[in-house]
Amino acid sequence: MPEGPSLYILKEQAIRFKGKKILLAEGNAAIDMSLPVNKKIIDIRTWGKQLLLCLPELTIRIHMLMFGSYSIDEQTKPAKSTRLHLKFSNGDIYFYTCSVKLLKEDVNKLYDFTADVMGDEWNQPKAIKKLKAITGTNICDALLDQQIFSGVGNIIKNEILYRTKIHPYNPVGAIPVRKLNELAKQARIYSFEFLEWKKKFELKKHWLAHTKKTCQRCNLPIIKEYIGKTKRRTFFCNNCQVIYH
DNA sequence: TGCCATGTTAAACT
DNA sequence: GAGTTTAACATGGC
Repeated sequence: MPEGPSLYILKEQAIRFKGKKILLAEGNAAIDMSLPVNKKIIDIRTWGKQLLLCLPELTIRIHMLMFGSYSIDEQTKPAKSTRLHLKFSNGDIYFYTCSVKLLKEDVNKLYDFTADVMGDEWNQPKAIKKLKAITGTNICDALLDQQIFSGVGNIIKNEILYRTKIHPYNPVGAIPVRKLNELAKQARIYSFEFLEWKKKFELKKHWLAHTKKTCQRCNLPIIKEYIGKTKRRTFFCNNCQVIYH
């Protein structure tokens, strides 16, 4: 469930608990379950792939990692064990196989919200500035850097590189600034498209590079390689995507 | 059926 | 101590 848009959907579904008091907290998460009880959710935010349930002077941070899931208002008790269950007067939310942490620091200090590609405070020039500081980093690693493009995951990485015709082999410094701007712009645009497709359960239908075998543009094969420091699955067209020198 | 993947952290190494 | 590599986590889809 993990890239930014999936968390955006979760936030939309959970927003009904904003302003509500936590009546019960239970589950196998390694946190002090007594701390959130009887506290009110004053805000529900996301920072990239993380959900932030803000209480007064305490934030519950949920990270779905690779296999996390959740449900709201579960009718029948699920077989899987509950990592965290929060009960409110107007319903329940359950989280499974995710990372749960309690943050005591101010989330505005912990997270740079201008890096969240789907956030209201997203600041593209700032992202470009950060890229210019890591010219030697491979672009496919840079896109996955949550401090620069919070919320971008491996699918979005592959799709926006294909869309902007930038070859994943490029180090950041080789790419013209005009193209970096185009890429950063697409990070946000594609994320919101991803969001709409995901809601309609037709996300995969729109993939042009990720898991694909053939390039829609030139009919040549799409290459699959494990690239960069992160060695993540990378799909690209050797013909359409440009290596800059 | 077994492999692999939308991700990150922390331990274990050089 | 730094930087880098590996293991761990754990579910569902193909």
